[in-house]
Order: sequence, then C-alpha cells, then structure tokens
Amino acid sequence: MAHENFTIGDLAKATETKVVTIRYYERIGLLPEPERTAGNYRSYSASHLGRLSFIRRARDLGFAIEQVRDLLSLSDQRDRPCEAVDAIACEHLAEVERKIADLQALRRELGSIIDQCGCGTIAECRIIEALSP
Amino acid sequence: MAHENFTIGDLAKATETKVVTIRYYERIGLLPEPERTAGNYRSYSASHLGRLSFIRRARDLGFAIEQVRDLLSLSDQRDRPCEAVDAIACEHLAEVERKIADLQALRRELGSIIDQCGCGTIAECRIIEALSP
DNA sequence: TCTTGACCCTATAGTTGCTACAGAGTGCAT
DNA sequence: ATGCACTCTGTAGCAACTATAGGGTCAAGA
Repeated sequence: MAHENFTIGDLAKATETKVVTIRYYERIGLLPEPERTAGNYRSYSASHLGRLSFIRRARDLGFAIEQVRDLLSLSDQRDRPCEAVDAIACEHLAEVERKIADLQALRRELGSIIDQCGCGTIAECRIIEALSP
Repeated sequence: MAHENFTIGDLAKATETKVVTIRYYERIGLLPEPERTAGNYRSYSASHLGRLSFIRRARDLGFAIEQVRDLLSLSDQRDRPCEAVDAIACEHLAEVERKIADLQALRRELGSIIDQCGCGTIAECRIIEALSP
C-alpha cells in the first residue's frame, strides 16, 4: 500500500499546483526526477508528494525558490542545529515587514492624491497634477 | 533658452533613471523617440524631461507600465473629464491595499511559526515541521 | 475494433520591468 | 594622439511561472 504511484495530474490535484509548474520545479532541480512508465509518463511516489507539499507551503508563505531549496536541504539534515532554518525564516519575515512598510507609505501618498481630485476635467485634475513635474 | 538639449546621460541624472531604462522606455513606446545628433546620439528636449519625470513619479507610486501609458495619454486630453484618471488611481490603490492585507496575513503566520522554534536540532524544528505535510 | 476525449510528452516563447553584457563608435581634454 | 567617459545596437538574463504548438498515450464507450 505504500507503493501507490501518481501521475503528474494526480499530484497537481493533491497539491493544488499546476502541471506545468510541477514540471518547472523538476527542471530547476527543486523536485527530483520521478520514474517513468512504459509510455514515458512521470510516475510519482508518496515521497514526491511530501516534497511538493513542502514546496507549496513554503511558497505560499512567500519564501523565494532559492530559500525553499535551502530549507529543503536543511530539512534532510535532521541532527544539525536549526539556526540556519531560523535565519532564513527571520530574513524572510524582515523582508515581508519591509514590504508592508513600503506599501503603507505608498497607500498614504496615493490616498492623499486621490482625495484631492474634485473630478472635473483633466486639465484641473489633481492626480495628473501630482504626477506632473 | 527653451532650446537646450540633453544627452541620455543628462536625462538619466536629472530624473534618477538609468540610461538603459530610458532606452527601454523608448523601445516600448512610453517615451517618444528623440532627435539624433550628427554622431547618432539621442538629443532630448525639455518636453522629454517632463514626460520622463511623469513616468518616474508614476512608477515610484507603483503604477504599472500600462497604467502609466494610460495616464500619459489621458494627461494629454486636457478637456476630458478626469474620471478615467480617478479610476486608474483607485484601482491601483485597491491593489495596494490588497497586497498590504495579504502581507499582513503572511507576517502573522510567519511570526507565529518562528515564535515556536526552540532552536534545537532540525529534527525538532517547528519551522520545518510547519512546512512538512 | 475503432474512435473519442482526457490526459501526458517536449520544446520554445511570452510575461513584467528592467539589467547586463559584448563589441563598436563618438567626443572632449590633456 | 591618446586616453577616458560617454554613447550606440543587439542580445540574453533575472523570478517564477504561464502559454502555445505539435505531438503521443490510455481507458472507455459504440
């Protein structure tokens, strides 16, 4: 029972990943190449499913592909200290916080520009004016 | 005096844009093609400077290239109502707000995962665990 | 048995907004 | 006259996929 195999479509459905994306992950070496059937179809095992789930979760949390690659290789070295994992996660968190701050500044500026628009003609539009030199 | 001309490098410095980026904007039709000198150098006028400043400002505010293109063409039609301008700006603001919300959700999740890490070995790392299926 | 339709295969090009070469020409100052 | 900073064109690369073309495979129904 531990030997069930999946087609790429099965794997796609199970992990909510597109088929092309799975092939892409294989091409860039994130997901190991699976066996092939007689008809040259990819044939995945449970370990592929696990690995792809890991990738998806990490990607959903916004980790970059290279970070995911590092996390995957760390997750295989089970008796090493987890500081490296922590470092990647914290770096990513800091990045997210920086992006939030940037976007909040943007929102303020954009909001104040929009608020000034009296919606007359473009000649008197404050939005265009704010963009003009 | 209204007839000073600039090299691409001058324009780059004045607008804090890279030279290659200016050529890129020309290639995609965002910035009109300038005259050329005898030596085939681009020769820009004040109107180019104005237009590039507009582009830079809009890009700094996070508008996509296609939105900038629309804003530019609207800004030339001075006696039309400015609702279209307003629509582009509001659409962009909504997008920014959506991104902020997404990133805040991400930050919460990431933060709570990191908080759980006791920094032992990877085998017991909560971060890896949170990613694993 | 044949055929339909859903699936799978590879390879290549497109997306966004630039950035980075390579290899060549221009222009000004010393 | 020669060095150096600047400019030119064209092409390829980045992230992280997505789309398209042009085929092959497989299970089920008529």
